[in-house]
Amino acid sequence: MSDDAPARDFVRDIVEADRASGALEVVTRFPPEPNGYLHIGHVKSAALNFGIAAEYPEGRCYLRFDDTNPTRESEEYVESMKEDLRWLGFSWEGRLTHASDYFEDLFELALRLVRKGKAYVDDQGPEEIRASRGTLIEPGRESPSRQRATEENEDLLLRMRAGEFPEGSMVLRAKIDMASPNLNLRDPVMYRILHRPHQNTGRRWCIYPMYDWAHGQCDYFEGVTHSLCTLEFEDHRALYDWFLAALEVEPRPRQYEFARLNLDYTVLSKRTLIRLVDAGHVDGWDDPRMPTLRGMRRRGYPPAAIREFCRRIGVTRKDSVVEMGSLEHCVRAELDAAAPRAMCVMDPLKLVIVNYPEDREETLSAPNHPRNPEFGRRELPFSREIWIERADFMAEPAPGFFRLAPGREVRLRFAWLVTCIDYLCDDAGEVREVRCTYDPDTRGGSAPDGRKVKGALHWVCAKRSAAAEVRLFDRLFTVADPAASEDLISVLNPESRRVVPNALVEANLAEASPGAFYQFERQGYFCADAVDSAPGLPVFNRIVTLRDTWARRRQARPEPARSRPPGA
RNA sequence: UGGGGUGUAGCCAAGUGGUAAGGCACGGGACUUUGACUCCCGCAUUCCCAGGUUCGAAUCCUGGCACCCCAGCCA
Repeated sequence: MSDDAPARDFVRDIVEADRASGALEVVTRFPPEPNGYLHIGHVKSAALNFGIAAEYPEGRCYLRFDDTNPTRESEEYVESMKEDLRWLGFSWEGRLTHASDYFEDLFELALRLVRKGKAYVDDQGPEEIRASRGTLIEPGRESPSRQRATEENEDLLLRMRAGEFPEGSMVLRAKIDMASPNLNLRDPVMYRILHRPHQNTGRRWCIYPMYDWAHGQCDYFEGVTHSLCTLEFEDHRALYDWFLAALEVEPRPRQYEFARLNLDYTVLSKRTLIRLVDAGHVDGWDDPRMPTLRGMRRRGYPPAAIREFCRRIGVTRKDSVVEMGSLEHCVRAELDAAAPRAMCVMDPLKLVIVNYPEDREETLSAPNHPRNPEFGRRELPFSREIWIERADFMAEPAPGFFRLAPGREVRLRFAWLVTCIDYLCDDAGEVREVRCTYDPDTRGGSAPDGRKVKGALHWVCAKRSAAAEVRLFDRLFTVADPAASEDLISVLNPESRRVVPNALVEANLAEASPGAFYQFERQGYFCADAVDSAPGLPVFNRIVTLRDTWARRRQARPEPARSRPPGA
């Protein structure tokens, strides 16, 4: 699929314009904070940053871990992020950095600001600083420390670094404007004291730079030309520029903001995702229902589909919520081309072919892909008794139902045409068995007389099939905007995972290797779970359903014989 | 109520003074050994609203309205 049309958006237009006016380099960076797992929202940013760099021969994109807060970050997250990004197909070659790689340079720059009288050590406590910051509509008050002599500021800063002071006792602040309507400019904190080990620098530091102080300067160190971030940093741009100007460094990187990704029926805030994991509402960060890369990978989403999705949604400055259906479309498109076909019966109903000899067994041949012969063919065992999907038979067919029913002829895919002559029920009235005759002239599934049958059923041989567990995933929440809900938990979809413990698959699928994916005909795309699937005992995750106009039609009607959860 | 942003179809999104691209979704049809895929057709007389400028406005001007972000020693 990966479409021909190159992405175009306002950021790329800016880059183009800069090139047109003589800029030689295009340097970007993807700067995640290693304090959690990457989710699809991050991919939008990664795709933008890595994508733009890849569009120019001399373009570069750094993978830079924004690790300025040792209280929240860990090596584990660094590793998981690298792995997830590699899986997605992004590469950074030698350009893997950390904000912490620049701590020493950053400190030099801070000293420079202090000497210029543009930064000072404030010994007010956190509460005092907060109280004197003012509000949205009232200016702040200047700290008494603001008048401190340059030499004393320098001395204090050195001693902060040396570890002479306890956490919270003082900070380094930029001297800007306590009355600015932009709160970010009211003497923002540059360094705080944290006697904590850092995932990258160990115990070398006990003062750590704040994001605003570190980020722009790191961009400068790396020669970043276009520093792309999300909309909530818009107000920070003035500060970003102020630091660079105060430092008088050149050339200066420029910050541009774009809207972050939102997806309906899920949440993309790290805080909320953590809550779901910690409270056990999902099995972990790699739960197939999670919008994390690990979740999507385990679910079976192809990385190319995720990239294509990011290309399609575009990049703008408008807050937006993209429909899950858009992502699913990309997943289906990718899988339709890439997935070999197979048959799986989830809710088995026995079908007996009365005119087929009891002791006969034979093998039928089926293509593994309807359009692509390169997928080869496979053999399907067949015998007098087979399993079909319970939903494919109706004793009293509803209007529009063209599958099996008394007197109806349908095709058993790649096998024969069969006609229902009878069915048996148990005491509860539940259909237990369907009896058919088959037409021996229709081997392979087509009639020599050219007669058409509308229905085609998937099936497995009763004698030779394999058991499998199938997990049917659906959207995590029942409402489009769960984050807006007063009680997130109450709005979780209780049917976001339904387990079918005793599904039946073609015998050859018993050994499906973890991660292998298939289209189960007429049902959806599935992949052998990488964790729970074992040889001889496969577990299949439903990646996404097939489009199903029949189900949609039934759902639209008031007579919901088998009701499905929203979005099923 | 200070500052910064954003309003084009159900959801994304082009468009930058010359008469509303495209995708998803949806509806209809064709094809079909998957009710899939593919293909065709349809889907905004109107661009948040109201005035104004202009031969001509989604685009320019004025005034409103709605929504988002900002008061961490988080990023």
